[in-house]
Amino acid sequence: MPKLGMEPIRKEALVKATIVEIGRTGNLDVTVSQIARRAGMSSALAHHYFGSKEEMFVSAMRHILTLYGAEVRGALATAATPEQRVQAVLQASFSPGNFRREAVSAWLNFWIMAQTMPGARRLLAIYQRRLRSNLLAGLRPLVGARGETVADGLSALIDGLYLREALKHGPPDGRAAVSMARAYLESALKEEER
Amino acid sequence: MPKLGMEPIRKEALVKATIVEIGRTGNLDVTVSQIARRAGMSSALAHHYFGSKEEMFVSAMRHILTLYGAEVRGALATAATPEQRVQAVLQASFSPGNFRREAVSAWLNFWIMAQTMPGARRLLAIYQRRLRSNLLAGLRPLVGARGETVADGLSALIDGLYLREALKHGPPDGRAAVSMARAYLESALKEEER
DNA sequence: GGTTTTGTTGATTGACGAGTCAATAAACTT
DNA sequence: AAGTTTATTGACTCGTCAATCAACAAAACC
Repeated sequence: MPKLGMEPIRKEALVKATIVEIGRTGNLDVTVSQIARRAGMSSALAHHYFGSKEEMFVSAMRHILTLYGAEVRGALATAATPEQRVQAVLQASFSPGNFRREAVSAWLNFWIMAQTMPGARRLLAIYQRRLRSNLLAGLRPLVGARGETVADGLSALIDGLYLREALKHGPPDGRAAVSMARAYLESALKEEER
Repeated sequence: MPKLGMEPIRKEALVKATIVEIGRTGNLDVTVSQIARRAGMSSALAHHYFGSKEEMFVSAMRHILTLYGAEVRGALATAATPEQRVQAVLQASFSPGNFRREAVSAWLNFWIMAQTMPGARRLLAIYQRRLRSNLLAGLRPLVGARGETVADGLSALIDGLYLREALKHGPPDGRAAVSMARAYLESALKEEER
């Protein structure tokens, strides 16, 4: 009894299943059959909706980035001052959801994919541009033209802190990462006043 | 005509071949046969010297870390002041060799491995401790007890800057990474004088 | 009512791969 | 010279997997 309009439903299920499976194994050694089984369908159907496994991976990462983007926008919505804008980006970046096993594995493997898969590389560039511009919107009122440099440094620090917290033994501490990044920011701000 | 004492020679060849192959594919989808062929021997021999492919991967990463460690020590040898010690670590971390494709792939996949492979996780912990203590040795004379925090931040910034430069489109710019990290350091130092 | 579109899968293809093993051969030991 | 250790590989086992295809079913279209 084939119901029509299944495509978006199936695709979403596959994307979520892909993320779960990558989180389970920690790497991209995930078979289409595993993904399809977890999504409740045959592997042939998975191949029907996504042309290849690679497309599943890229779509999975796009989904992660969509969630992250929504989180950032949500946090930005309540930000009134430039400082609060930057703070909002930091909090969204180090939210508990981003430290779930699935999210961590997705990010680490995303970097691997970005080396060789054009689709993943494009996605990464988009993420980096958005992060930079979100930071810049808050930073420019605070440090003017130096905002560019500070945004680059803060971007890198965010990635580095994330990596460390994610790979640390024991539960990651997003709050510690936020305050570390804030310390960087405040140093940069004081720098402003000569 | 089996010459004796081949073990270290074969192992070294396999380790180097592993690194090259990981750099070539960008990921861990590398077969033992590919590695063995590049190292000029049969896959059976590779299995003979390393029990499993996983051990080859971990040994390959150990080799990368050994090279990096030597580079750091070499740079530290000529450092006379605390500032120079920190600067030495930065320069070694962002040296051109660390941005070769093989090194980049090795690092990215190392992080993947660290999630699930105990051997890799141990290695990563060793690297992080060494980096921290090398930084701390230079930082403590400069900022005293605050050195711990600065070292943690600088460590994360180093990883983050490395990641960005490595995944950037176009040739990585180690010098830019060094000066970005230096800026962080100098901000932190000025912080000291209230 | 027949045709097209959409959903779905079992079966198959055509490969590849990690790890084992038996066998060969040279060197070293006693 | 007989026995042991080290080096080496071809062949094999047992398993996997991405992608395709033919075929079936139901809804929509005309």
